[in-house]
Amino acid sequence: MLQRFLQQTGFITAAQAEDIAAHFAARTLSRHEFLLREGNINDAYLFLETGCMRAFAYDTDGNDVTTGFYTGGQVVLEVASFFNRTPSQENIQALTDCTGCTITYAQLNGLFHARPEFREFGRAMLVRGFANLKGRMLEMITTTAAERYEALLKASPEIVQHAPLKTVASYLGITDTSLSRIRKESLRK
Amino acid sequence: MLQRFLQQTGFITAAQAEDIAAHFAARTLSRHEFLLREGNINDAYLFLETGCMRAFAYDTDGNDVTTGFYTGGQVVLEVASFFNRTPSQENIQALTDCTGCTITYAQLNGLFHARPEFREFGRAMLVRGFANLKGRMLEMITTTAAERYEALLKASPEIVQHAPLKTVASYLGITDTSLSRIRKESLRK
DNA sequence: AACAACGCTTGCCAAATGACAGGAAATGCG
DNA sequence: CGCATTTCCTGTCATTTGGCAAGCGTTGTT
Repeated sequence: MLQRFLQQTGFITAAQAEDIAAHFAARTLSRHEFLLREGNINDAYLFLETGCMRAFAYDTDGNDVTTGFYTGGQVVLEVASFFNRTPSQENIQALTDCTGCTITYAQLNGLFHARPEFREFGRAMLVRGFANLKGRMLEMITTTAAERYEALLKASPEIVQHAPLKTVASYLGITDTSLSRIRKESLRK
Repeated sequence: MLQRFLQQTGFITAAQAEDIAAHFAARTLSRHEFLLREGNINDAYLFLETGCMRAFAYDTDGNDVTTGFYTGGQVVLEVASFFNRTPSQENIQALTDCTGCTITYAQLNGLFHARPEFREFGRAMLVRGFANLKGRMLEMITTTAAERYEALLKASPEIVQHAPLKTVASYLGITDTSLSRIRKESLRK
């Protein structure tokens, strides 16, 4: 699964993918387990195979705010902490039992150095993440909370299924009360 | 100014910066002039020296939505279009007369290839942009419109000064009516 | 089994925001 | 200069959302 993922951008051949994938180590997480805790440096680049996870931060009042959800086939990491080697302001936690494989910063950087095609891949992933975030921002500005909920439900039903309502609500930028009402309304149809 | 910018991450020495800067070409834009139009491929990596600019997209109802503001000392480009060589969904336009210097995708890529330290710099810029966008998203979720306005006013007063109120409002995720009222309230203090 | 913690819903009311429309001031252009 | 356009403010009213609190079922723990 990781090898197919590496090949998707077209920068990496099947043989190269196999070679690169060999540097990853299998990793499992139990439900509620943290991959990264606030204040630590994110040293694990995780390719998630099964299960789902979330990233969250605390606002100034101490409420936790979900900043991202992840499902199988995605890369899970806090970009700034990982690449700048700085303490993370975010936490990353498993919403369900998870499986995947990881590689450390040092190993990844070694591969980037040795293999230009993998470096290209890494850049493409960064650019993709950037574009996704921009899309989410535009969605946040231009659509209603109900529309955002419907979109999330359509794009990642497993998230809505496994994450507590409160968690989903903070991701959508609303309170759990509002999401509960939105859900009720969408049932009426 | 560009040279100082290149040195700020610590990856690039003064001599290297001078060398790299020599590949950029001076560029000016008149007020209202477009650097990039929707549907075109963003081929110009612009380092903005003076003036301010904005990026915007259209929502499904045809309203324009400001997705970003830029001021002197910042790099201006649409990341996904530039790096993926795909048509942009965004427009980038000068809010005031601007000066800066540009480099094309081909040239930039050539430099990335030839100079590992500049490649590192490029990655650091991407990571920084990513982190900024994440911060803005968190701000959008956790703060009120009035607080976001105050923050923008503090961080980039020249933007608020030069951009029409409607443009600033869409950036903040509210209507021009609301921003007008927020402004009125903040004057009362 | 008993209890606490969590997760979700709901009612009530207040605050924030949007939609729409009108009008004044500033700006741009022929 | 004079006209059209843009920009901004404001009033009214509807809608959305939040804050708060109560209730209740589920889950987890001892």
